[in-house]
Amino acid sequence: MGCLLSVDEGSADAVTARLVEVEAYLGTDDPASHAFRGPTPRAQIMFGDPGHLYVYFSYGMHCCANLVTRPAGTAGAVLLRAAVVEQGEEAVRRRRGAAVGESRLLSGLGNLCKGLGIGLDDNGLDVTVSGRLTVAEGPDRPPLGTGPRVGISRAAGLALRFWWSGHPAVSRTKKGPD
DNA sequence: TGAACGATTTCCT
DNA sequence: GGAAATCGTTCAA
Repeated sequence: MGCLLSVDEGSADAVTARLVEVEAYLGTDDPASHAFRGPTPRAQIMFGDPGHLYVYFSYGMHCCANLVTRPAGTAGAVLLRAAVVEQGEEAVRRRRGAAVGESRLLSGLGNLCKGLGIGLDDNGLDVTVSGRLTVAEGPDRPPLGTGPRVGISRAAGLALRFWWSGHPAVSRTKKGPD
């Protein structure tokens, strides 16, 4: 949370964003995780080395980005739910549209991927090696809010969602407490 | 080989 | 507030 995400650094489409909302997915013990059924072809990324990008396609129109967080052999990932643009807003608007509110440019799983240009092609990317996408620690620790995850049907009661308390870019599927 | 579902977003009523 | 859009993955036969 609060980390700086950089895409295509150095190019004309370079974008730097700061994470304001994430969700944790535990793996084989978590019925809501894609890794719950074991290392299927799709989920095997999450069983691999940490620092890799796990991108999946959902509802026929959305790409969603995760970062693998646990050691090889143990599934676990963090779903990137929302971020705020720090640099390269122009490049984001080119993909999202000029009319999108600034706080919503990267607010939401699908929107975040769309705005950053992350697609299935980036699945399995090693964030620690590739220059396409890099992650750096943020300058400070934002105030954290926690609550139940959103949009899932199983294990919805677990408080595995974390957001930047009070930040306008935090997505609000329903009424969003906070 | 076929069918159902999903870690959502957007537009229309 | 509700429904549609749309395709890869997974489960069943």
